[in-house]
Formats: sequence, C-alpha cells, structure tokens
Amino acid sequence: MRKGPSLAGIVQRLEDRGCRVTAPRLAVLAAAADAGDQFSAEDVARRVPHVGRATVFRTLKLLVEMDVLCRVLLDDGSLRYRWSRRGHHHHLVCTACGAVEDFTLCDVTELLRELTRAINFSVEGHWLEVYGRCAACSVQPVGAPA
Amino acid sequence: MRKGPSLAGIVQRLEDRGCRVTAPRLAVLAAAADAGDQFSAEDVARRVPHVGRATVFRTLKLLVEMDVLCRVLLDDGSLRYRWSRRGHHHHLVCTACGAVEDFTLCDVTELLRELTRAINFSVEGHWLEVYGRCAACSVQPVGAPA
DNA sequence: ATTAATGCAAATTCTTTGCACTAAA
DNA sequence: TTTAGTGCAAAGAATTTGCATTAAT
Repeated sequence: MRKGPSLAGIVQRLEDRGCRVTAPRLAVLAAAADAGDQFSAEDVARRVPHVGRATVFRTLKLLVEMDVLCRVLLDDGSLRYRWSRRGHHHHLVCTACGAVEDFTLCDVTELLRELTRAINFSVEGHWLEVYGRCAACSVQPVGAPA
Repeated sequence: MRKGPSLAGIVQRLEDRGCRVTAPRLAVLAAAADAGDQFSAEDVARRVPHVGRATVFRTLKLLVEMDVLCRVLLDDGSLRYRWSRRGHHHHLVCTACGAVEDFTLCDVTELLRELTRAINFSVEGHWLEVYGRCAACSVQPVGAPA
C-alpha cells in the first residue's frame, strides 16, 4: 500500500535530521502505510490507540516537513495525508470515489512566470489541487458513496 | 474597500435566489466590506457582535456559494474570505505582508487537458493558490509583521 | 399567516499545549 | 546522564447543530 520510500530510507532520513527513531514514530509510520491511499490524522490515530493523539499529530507534521507525507486538500475543504512522491507535485482528486492521483507535469511556476513578472510578484511556491472524475467514476453515473 | 458588485446588485442576487434580505445579512455584508482586503470569519463576527456567530458563518457560506465572496487559503493553512471578482480566478498571496492579488490568466484546466486526457481523468475544477512576494515586499528584506 | 432566518448555547471536529514522565543516544 | 520524545488531559480554534424564537414576505 505504501508508495513512498522504504522504511529503512525514512529511518535514515530521520537520523540524518537528528531525530530519534522511536517506537511511536515507527508505529505511526506503519499505521500510515496501512491506512490506504489517503488518510486523515484521525485514521492514523485510530490505528495506534496506544500512541498519544499529540504524538500522532506531531509525527505527521514531522513527516510532512520531511516530505515523506504530503497533504491533500479535498473538495469539501478537509485535509488528508498521503505518501509523498517526494518533490513538488500536484493531485488529481476524484470527487466521486475520493481516489487521488499524483502528477508532476505542467509546471505551474513556469506558466506563472510571465504573468508574475508583469506585476512584479516573485513566486515562492504554489498549491494546486485538481478535482474531477477518475477513469472509473467517469464511466458510471455515480461512483462510490464518498 | 469593497471590490465586489454593488450592494444593490448583491441584494438583487439574494432575491433572485429566493433568499430573504435580512438585517443580519446586510450587517455581515457591511462588516465584510469594512474588514479589509481579506478577512477571517472571526474578523467579521467581531464587527457584528449583535449578530449570532452561527449567522455569520451561515451568511459567509451563502455569500461564497453566491460567488460574492471567495475563500483564500493562506500559506499557513488558514482560511480567509475575500470579495470575489466573480468567476474563476486564482490568488497571488504575499507571504510577507499578506496582500492578496487576483489573477485570471493561465487557464489551468486548459493546461491540464492533455495530461488528464492521457490518464482519462475528467477535470471538474481546481484550486490554485500562489505564494510569494508582492512588488513591495520583494524590495525590502522583510515586509510587514504578518 | 407562513416559514425562512436567527440567536443562543452546546456540541463537534481538528489540532495544539503544558508538563511530568520515559526512553533513546 | 541528558534531553528529545511521549502521554495525558486540558485548552483552543474554528465551525456546526438543535431548537425555540423572531421577523421578512
């Protein structure tokens, strides 16, 4: 289920960062790996009842900073986590079944270059989420419940 | 301060929608008009202490649905409201001073067309926020406090 | 009159904090 | 040892909900 780097790789990055590799962190990592394509902090917390809620949030935040996970903004405004493909990318979010697909094409910064040069705005970053119907859901009238 | 359509225009649209033009709604509208370039629900609520919190949120939601206001996702993940320029557009958010600029160029859907056709994803919408430094803040080392 | 809209206060949801405690290094 | 990391429970924010009440048409 996990799509990111190997556990060993993440552990290595934690150490490089000067972070300790603790049991709760490994548990959160394992829970995230099992939580499916995209998951909420609550989804993770539910899978590790023996780990404190705060630790779950702290660990998720750390993993996002490390670019192990990324955050996805759903159609309804709620936030989810997802294994990051490392590096800048965007999401195609299916509004019918909730599936998320990554894409890296279409460098938006590049596209914005001319525009932002015109008004003298220096782009530091951007956030783009694309909503629609995935292949499966655009065939059937309505996809999964949500 | 307000950049959207005239109050009369909004009232008209409320009526067209079958919504009543009530005193609290007008108060929220006025508060939003005075709240500056972009504001939180709390900013509006503070300006209309005589209007119930729930009504503020209900009204803001209604105004977003009506495309009178739009929502801006700030760099830190917090949500703000802003007068909408009506129709699809995006924001350039200055990470130094917080100023928000609209832009309509660079139709992302168009750019995504080829990509999404390749993987058979039908785009229904997208959300794009661009972060960086506005003209004023890219000159000075650091802009306003926040 | 009707019934949409409101106000209030409680309930939710999601996340962070304070702090004594535990365990990696 | 030392101090990063943890757990708990409480505190917060940002909204939302239930429901009796009010007011716009």
